Amino acid sequence: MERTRATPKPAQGGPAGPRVTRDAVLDTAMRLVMETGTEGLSMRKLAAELGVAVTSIYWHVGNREALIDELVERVLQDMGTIRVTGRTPVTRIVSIAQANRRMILDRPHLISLVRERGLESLMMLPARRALVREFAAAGVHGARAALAVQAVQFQVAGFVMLERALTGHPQEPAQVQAWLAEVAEGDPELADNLHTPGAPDALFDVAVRSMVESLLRED
Amino acid sequence: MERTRATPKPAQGGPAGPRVTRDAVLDTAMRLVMETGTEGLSMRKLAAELGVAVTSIYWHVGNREALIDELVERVLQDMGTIRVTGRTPVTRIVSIAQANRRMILDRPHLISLVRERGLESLMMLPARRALVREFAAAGVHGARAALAVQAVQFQVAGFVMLERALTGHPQEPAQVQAWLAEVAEGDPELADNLHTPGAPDALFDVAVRSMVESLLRED
DNA sequence: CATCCGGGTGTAACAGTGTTACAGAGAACG
DNA sequence: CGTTCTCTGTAACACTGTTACACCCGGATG
Repeated sequence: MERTRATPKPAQGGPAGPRVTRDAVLDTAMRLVMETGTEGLSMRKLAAELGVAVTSIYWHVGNREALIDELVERVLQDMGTIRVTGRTPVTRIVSIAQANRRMILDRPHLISLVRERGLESLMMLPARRALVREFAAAGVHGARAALAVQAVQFQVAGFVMLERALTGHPQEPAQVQAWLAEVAEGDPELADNLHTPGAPDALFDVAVRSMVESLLRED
Repeated sequence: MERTRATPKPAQGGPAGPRVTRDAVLDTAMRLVMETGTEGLSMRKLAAELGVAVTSIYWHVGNREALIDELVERVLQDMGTIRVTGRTPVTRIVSIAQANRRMILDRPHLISLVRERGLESLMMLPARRALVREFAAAGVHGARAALAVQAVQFQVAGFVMLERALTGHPQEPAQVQAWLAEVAEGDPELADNLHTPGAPDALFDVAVRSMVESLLRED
């Protein structure tokens, strides 16, 4: 009756099990995404990989959007809870931000999925909870807490969005390369540090720490 | 001989001009993107809109990737230079960040194009130049300048990436809504300010200002 | 036993995508 | 005249998400 059932018969001794289960579909879909990105995930490839016709996929998961929603939720669950370390409010909050960033950077396919489905708020939720808790523990409530939480998360998002793009990965647009060369004439150290990767980790720490300190100071 | 010529004969009185020019293709492509987003731009729709067969489009612009690259460059040129206002280094730098953010938010189609082609470094270039200039004028050079420029731009990127997603637009995932409801029980003002839009402008100002001040302080 | 029902699968199609091999028109030029 | 070059059209390939429809087959029910 209802589509996208949860594969009711887990082959409990009975002779007639379904040829694929909903979980098998999700597992294979996840593997495809991790190997080839979101663009590499097509319903036909997925079906072929499972040795099954396309319609079976649709029967189990509904459609592509629902499939991707489910994948996002899975990734978010499997990554567990945010680890908060440190004793002072500042270090604890910074550790959340770092964990948030690392968690995303370590799962490039997650970004790919999230972007396609517009689920960024889901992706930021775990760290969001932790931040609310820590700021409350530090005595920050109400509108000021909202501002603080958002400020930190916007910073995390900026890093994960840009730190690979701006930190000179191999094939930058010609205009950018030209500008970097121009900068290098006046201030070679600046050009070098704009271009080379490796900095982001320290940069992130400095940026978030100074911001959190300033957010906690004004009371 | 070479493909993707620049439409050499602008119909200079001569009887036989091409039915479409490269510029006409780009103009129409831009209109389609602004109306329907990147996904609404297909080579066939574009050709139909111009009353021409698909192959003409390919002859003029090469392929879809090249077309989008060209569109990005066009948008970036038409938006002119960054306006820097204010007298103190802090206000001048904050004004650059604001202009950078506004410029992107005012052109949602730009983000769409950039994301599809991975040209974020091109999108951030104009503000990047301005920031380098201002920080230099404020006496910040070398590695510290690189850190400062990147910190500011990462913040801008975070805002433009998340401020619409996190600031409760209509259809948030159920999990997020549930969490907001839960927060509202303990701290309704917090939940309200996490959810409602309108805040971003002030938030952005506070966040960037405090960060820039801290970046300029340590010398 | 026969019948029906419904879970799960397959065939084949529709409409759409980017891209290209190829043929052709028509002007320009030798 | 013949060749060359620019530009366009036809038609196809391989791919995408999605669905209408028929089918098999096991379990429940008559």
